[in-house]
Amino acid sequence: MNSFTEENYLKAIFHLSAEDGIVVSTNKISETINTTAASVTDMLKKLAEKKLISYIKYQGATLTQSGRQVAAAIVRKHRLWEVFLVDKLGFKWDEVHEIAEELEHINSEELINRLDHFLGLPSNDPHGDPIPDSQGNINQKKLLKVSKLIPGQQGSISGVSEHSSVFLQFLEKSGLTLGANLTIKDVMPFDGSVTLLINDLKEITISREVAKNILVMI
Amino acid sequence: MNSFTEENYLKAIFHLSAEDGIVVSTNKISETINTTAASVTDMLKKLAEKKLISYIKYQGATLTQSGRQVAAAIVRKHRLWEVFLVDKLGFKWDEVHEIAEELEHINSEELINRLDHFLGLPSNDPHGDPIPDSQGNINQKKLLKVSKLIPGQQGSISGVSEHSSVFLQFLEKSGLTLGANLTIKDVMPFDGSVTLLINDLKEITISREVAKNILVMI
DNA sequence: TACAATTTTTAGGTTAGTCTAAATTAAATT
DNA sequence: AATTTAATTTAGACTAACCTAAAAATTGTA
Ligand SMILES: [Mn+2]
Ligand SMILES: [Mn+2]
Ligand SMILES: [Mn+2]
Ligand SMILES: [Mn+2]
Repeated sequence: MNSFTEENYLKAIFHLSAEDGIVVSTNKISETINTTAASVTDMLKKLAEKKLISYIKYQGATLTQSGRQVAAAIVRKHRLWEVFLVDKLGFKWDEVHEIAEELEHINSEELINRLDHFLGLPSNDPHGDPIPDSQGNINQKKLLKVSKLIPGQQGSISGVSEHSSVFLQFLEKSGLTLGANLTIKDVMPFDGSVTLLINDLKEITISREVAKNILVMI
Repeated sequence: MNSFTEENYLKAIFHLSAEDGIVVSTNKISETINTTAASVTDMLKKLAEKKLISYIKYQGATLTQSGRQVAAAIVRKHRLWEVFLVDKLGFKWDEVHEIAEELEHINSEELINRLDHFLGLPSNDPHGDPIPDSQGNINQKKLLKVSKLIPGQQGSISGVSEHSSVFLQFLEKSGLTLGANLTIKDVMPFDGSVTLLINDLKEITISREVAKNILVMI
C-alpha cells in the first residue's frame, strides 16, 4: 500500500499533468503540495522506485499506468465524498473540500463502491468535476471558460477551475451556481470584464479573472 | 492537534481502563496496540507531557479529564461511522470495524454532528455499544454476561464483548443478534455450556466461552 | 557561445514512531 | 529476607518525511 503522503504526491502529479500537459516539474509539485523542492526530489525517487511514476533527473515526472490508476482512485474517492457531504449531510459546496482531503485516503474498495451506489452513481461532484469510474476512466465533457465567449453566446455553468471557499461563496451569492444558464451581453475591451444574463433574469458584471474560472457547456 | 498514533494510544487506554479499572499498564497497551513495551513507554511520556494522561514510571497510566474527552470523541466517531456503514451502506455488523478504525480519525466537529443527525441521533452502534454524546458522556446500561445467568432467567441481547468477525458471523448464523430474547434452559455443570431458547422459538447450546461474550439486559 | 539566473539535486540534519537488547525496578516465590 | 521472575524503562538504531544550505545542471540572455 501507499502512504497518505505518497497518495498526495500522486494526486498532485495527476492534477498538474491534466492541466499543464504531461511532464510535471519538481517545483510545480512543491508549490501545490507545500513542501520544498528538495523534499519533492526525495519522493520522486521513491515513487519511481515503486514504478508509480517515470522520472528523469532534472526533467520531471509523469505517472505510469499504475500511478495514474492510483491517483484516479483517490480523486474518485475525493469527489464521491464531496457528493456525500453536500447531498446527504447538507454541507455547502464551499465547505467540503478540506474534509474530502481527509476522507479520500480511507482505504476500502467495498466502501467506496457502496457509497457510489448510495449516492446514485453520480457522474459529477458538487463543483462539476467528473467522477472517475472504478477503473479510473474519466468522462470529461469539453468545457469553455466564460472569458472565451463573445456577446450573444449562451452556455450553462458546468464547472469551476478555482475551488477556494471565497470564490465559491461569491458565485453562490451572485447566483452563478452549477446549471445556471448564461447569456453573454457585453465584454468590456478595457479590462475584459463580462456582463451577462443569468437564467434570462438577472444581469451581472464580473471581472475577467472571475470569468476565467467559470466553465460552461455550450 | 493529536496525531493518529496518539489518538490510538488514548483510545486504547480508554478501553482498557473501562474494562480493567483505572490504572493501565504498559504491557496491556502494547498488547492491544500491537507494539513493543519500549515504544509504549516513549509514547506515555509524550502523552503525559501533553497532559492527556497522568503517568507514573513503573506504575502505569490513567487518562486526565482532557485525555478522556479526546478518547471519547474518537470512540463517538468510530461508533457513529459504524452505524452509517450498517444502516446506510448495508454492511453487515461484522464488516465495519476495520473501516471505522480509519474513519474515526477524520477531523471535523461539523461533519460528525451532521452525521449524527443524518443517522437519527442513534444511542448505540451496531454491536450494542453506547455512543458517547458530543460532550463525551456515555450512557451505559448495566449489562450481564449470559454466562452469569441461571436456568429460567430471561434477557435480551444488548451487546457483545468480543468484536471479531468470526465471532459476530457465528452469532448471526445462530440467530443470536441484537435484540433477540433469550431464555436460559440449562447450564451444564461440566464445562459451563449453556442451552437457551431464542425468541421462544429455537433452542441452541453454546459454549461457556461464547456465553461470556454475549451481554443481555434483564 | 559565454555568463547569469533559475531549477533541481545532493549532503547533512531533525522529528515521530518504531524496534532490539540491556539495564533497572517491582512482584512473586522460596 | 533473599532470590528468582516478570514488567518496565533506557540506550542506541532505523525509516519516512521533512528541512536548509550548498553544489550541479539546465535554461535564458547578452
Ligand atoms: Mn475538492
Ligand atoms: Mn470538487
Ligand atoms: Mn468497532
Ligand atoms: Mn462497534
